[in-house]
Amino acid sequence: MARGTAVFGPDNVPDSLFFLYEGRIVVTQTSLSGREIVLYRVDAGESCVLTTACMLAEEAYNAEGVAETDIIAVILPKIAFDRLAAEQPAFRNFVFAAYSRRLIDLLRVVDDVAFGRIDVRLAERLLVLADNAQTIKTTHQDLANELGTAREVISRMLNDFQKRGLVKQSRGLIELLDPTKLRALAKAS
Amino acid sequence: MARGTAVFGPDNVPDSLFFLYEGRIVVTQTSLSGREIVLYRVDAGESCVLTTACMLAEEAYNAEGVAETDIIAVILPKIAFDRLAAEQPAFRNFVFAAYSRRLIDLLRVVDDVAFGRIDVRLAERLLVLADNAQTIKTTHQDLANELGTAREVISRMLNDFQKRGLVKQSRGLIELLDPTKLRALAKAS
DNA sequence: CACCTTTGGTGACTATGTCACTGAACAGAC
DNA sequence: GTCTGTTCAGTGACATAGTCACCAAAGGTG
Repeated sequence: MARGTAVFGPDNVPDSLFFLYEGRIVVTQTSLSGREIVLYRVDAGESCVLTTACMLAEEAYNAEGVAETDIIAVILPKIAFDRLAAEQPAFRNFVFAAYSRRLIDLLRVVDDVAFGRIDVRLAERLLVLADNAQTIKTTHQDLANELGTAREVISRMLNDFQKRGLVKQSRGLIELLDPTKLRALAKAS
Repeated sequence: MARGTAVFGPDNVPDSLFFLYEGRIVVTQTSLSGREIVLYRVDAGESCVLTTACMLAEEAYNAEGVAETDIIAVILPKIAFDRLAAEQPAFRNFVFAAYSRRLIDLLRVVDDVAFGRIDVRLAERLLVLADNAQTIKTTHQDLANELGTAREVISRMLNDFQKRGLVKQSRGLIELLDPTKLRALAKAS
């Protein structure tokens, strides 16, 4: 699938297990008012169990998975899933581990959103997104969607960071001037 | 186990599956600053997979399960768990469904915390806790812990509700005067 | 009754989110 | 090139929520 494809969503409920062979999927949740938050990312070699969860629970949920890069994935029909789960201990462990991992991811999100400060969370994300590079190509809106907040909040926070000499902004681009201080801020989580 | 027992927690990591036969367990997460939020409840007939998740993921997490009533539970050692998962399709489905359910529960918590309003969430909880009765025996602090907010916030909100004729308060007790209006408020989620 | 603990109330302040704008930067049409 | 529409970012005013530092009232216990 090409980058940007909606892999699954409220209107697109699959009855199969999604095993990601190559690329990355980002799973987000959107509020009625349109605000968005990133729940977690699925990397190559992992499985996206939320589709399975939905399949089993048959409850409405408003999470959506979008291909963040071009992806190659194996779709495992429910029947094959059942047979593998029955016959292959390694497969079972893999699926249980996938579930566990997502649960832990969500615990982290709950903790961040319920108890975390925006400046700390923003600093964390900037460092992760930079991935040791010096600049990040992103918009304020995208960062807001990452953290589940509003664009205005990100704008103000980044201006604050800029005044403090932590970053330098241009349109669609953020330059990390002082990763050390950013790390110190992020660590205070 | 007696009511109030810590079933599992950061310092008490079990290597077994917890199957609840009778009673109820409440699973909460606590922030560094001491604020608390209820993640979900495990009812009789359900399994608490978070222990399993922890067991498999071997990551630190700060969730804690506490017996909300006296409970009777079956503890299934990992070996028995593996054998059942291998041999019993019904057991496998049960475990997968348990995981799915918790994932969905957590999606709801994320949505509430990230995008929901406190008055709406409080109204919802009051109605749930009342369970069609007219009075609730609880403290402001307990309600704050349910919703992951601060006691002061609950105090003010309940005063507001009282002024609007929705509830009547006395120490440790809340009387629902107008469940209909409360439902209308809650529905606006 | 005196004393302590639990529970709830409140003002002042900070942090975050919302609304309603504005302008600047870029892209394509002409 | 200039025009024009779109995307991106900045900002003031205000609303909501959380924090801090208290105080006061209710209830339990000796």
